[in-house]
Amino acid sequence: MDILNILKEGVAAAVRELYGEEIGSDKITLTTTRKEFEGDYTVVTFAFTRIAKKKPDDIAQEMGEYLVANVEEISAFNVIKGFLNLSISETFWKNFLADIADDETFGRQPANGQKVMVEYCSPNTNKPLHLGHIRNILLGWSMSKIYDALGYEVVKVQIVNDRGIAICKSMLAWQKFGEGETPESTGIKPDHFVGKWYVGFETKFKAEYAAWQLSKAGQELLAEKKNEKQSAEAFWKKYKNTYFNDYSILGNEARDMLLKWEAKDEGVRNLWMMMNSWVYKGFEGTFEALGVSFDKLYYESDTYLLGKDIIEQGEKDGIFFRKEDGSVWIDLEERKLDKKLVLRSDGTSVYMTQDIGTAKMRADDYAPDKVIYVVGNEQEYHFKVLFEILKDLKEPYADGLHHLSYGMVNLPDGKMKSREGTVVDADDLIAEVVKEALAQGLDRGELEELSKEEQTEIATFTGLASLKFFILKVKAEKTMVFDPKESVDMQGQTGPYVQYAYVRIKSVLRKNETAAQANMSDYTGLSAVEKHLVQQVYTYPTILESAAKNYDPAEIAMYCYNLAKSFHKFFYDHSILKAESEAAKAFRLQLSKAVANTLKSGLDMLGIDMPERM
RNA sequence: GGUCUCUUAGCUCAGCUGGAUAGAGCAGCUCACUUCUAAUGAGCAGGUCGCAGGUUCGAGUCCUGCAGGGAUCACCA
Repeated sequence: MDILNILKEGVAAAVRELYGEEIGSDKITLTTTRKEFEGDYTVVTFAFTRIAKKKPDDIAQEMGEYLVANVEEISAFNVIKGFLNLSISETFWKNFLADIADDETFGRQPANGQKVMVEYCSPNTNKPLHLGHIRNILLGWSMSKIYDALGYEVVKVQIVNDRGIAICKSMLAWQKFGEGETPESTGIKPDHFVGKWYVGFETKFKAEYAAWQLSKAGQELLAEKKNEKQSAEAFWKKYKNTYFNDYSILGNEARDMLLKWEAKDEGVRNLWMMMNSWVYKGFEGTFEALGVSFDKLYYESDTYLLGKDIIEQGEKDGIFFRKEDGSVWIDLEERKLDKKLVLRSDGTSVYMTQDIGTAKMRADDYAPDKVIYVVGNEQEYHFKVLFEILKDLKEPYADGLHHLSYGMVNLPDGKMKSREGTVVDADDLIAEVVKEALAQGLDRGELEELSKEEQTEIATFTGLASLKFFILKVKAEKTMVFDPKESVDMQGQTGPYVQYAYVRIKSVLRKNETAAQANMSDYTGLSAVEKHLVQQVYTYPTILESAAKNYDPAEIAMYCYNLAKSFHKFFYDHSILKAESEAAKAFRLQLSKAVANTLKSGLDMLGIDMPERM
């Protein structure tokens, strides 16, 4: 049984025996003991003063005596200012260590028959992935790993936004100005190639718009529509969309292309398929570099018309209402979510319609018990509404839906803006961290005897570790600041710091020549660092569960960092191979193995690989 | 304006169901490599936890109000 439960039961029994009252375990406050005090776990006794009608110190004293006498795992106690600090017996820790030291699956749970679907990444196909996608991808991948470790069957999906005006812009610009060049002919990574033409469209459009502003029609419109407080510049900025829709020649051509696409015009469809295939090829490269994959891709071009039948049925059931103009709405004002459109007056779908349809489609395809949507927090309102609608529709899967909402990634000097060219490109960033890792690795001299390939492999491990850890250590919901300089750091609270602990252990194990282990149970008098280290390893399964429950990989990242930190301290303070006794050596070797397994597993939950040396 | 969210050291972040003197890393200043990998360890310095009330034996944590930042409130996706 779990030590925390043993302790809680012991405390409950103590209260029953000493004060004659039954208490629930929720009334017991149990924490790990602060490191400046003696002990492993601490019971806060203030809560019992009413029951016992005694002072906290006296309660703690009585309770400590009772617990040492009656609970086998508790070896000693001390009382400080009403806090009862309990020491767990060395035997308990050593037994635990003996059980798990060689178990590489420690922390994982057997299959539980439940299925969870994780939707993440979900890019647009008109330009390459950027830093924001990286945060999304890392979170999604990590959640998949965590749920997999807890025994769930995991289905990783993404919805590819492969249609719409944006991709038409890239298509049009390439068609008009591309002169037949291709990713192959230019040597540009294919998704970047398509992105280049998207930017190309915007540039041409901007020029057209600027010229139009100076034209007679433009000046007349300005004089007519601009209000007095507004500057001309501000007016034109705001007017851009209207111009695009009502006046722009390029805009008209792009919209025309979209209409042709919807009418399944063969020429447009072929062009569309070609450009999208380029983008997918490019994305594939980025996914591979990040070490992530998907089980199933849903394409918006297949799903964008879904959901209408559900809306119609819902209207009959009185969940939605129709306005005079024919548009269909849901009223969520009582739930503080306002009224929301679900079908346009011309009978076509909106985003919400499509998401309702897609949710049902995926439920039909996979019947997941749980669905995690990894999507930025700017869509919180959308998902709240979506989930409410699905509940109202009494969809059986509606209760298992969760929006893993994450905050924006900002740069030290502000937001990323594509217009200002401050968007951090995913591929550039990955290349940069690996390059930096290689430079730092070579600088240390540890890799000199290795081949070029091995050096690159290690630099890939450490560089990506640095980047991934930097992003995942921040709680998902928080807006974070991404400093490119810090993201390649390899000292302190970083991925490589954790990897380094593992590498040190591996190095020791390589040098250990004695195959047969002395009996570590003969080792007594564990140091505080040693005990703390076992205790931390012991917590790992709990951390995994908590991270899953809270949808928060950062808990695992911080855990790994703290475990590595304790190990580094232990490593500095104690000699493993030249320990005082064979028993001590055996214990420390087992402890090191347990730490190595746990760190490897923990980083694996974050999608970070472990090098054997670095 | 409505709704949601955030505000902790110079910077980036932890702080679980309320518990002991609020913790890490980076940056700054010291110190420790003839030792199992110094991508490490030890130390110094750095805080009125945005502000004001309230609940409690006890509040960074819960409640209310205020200030400041962000998001969202499209017949866009």
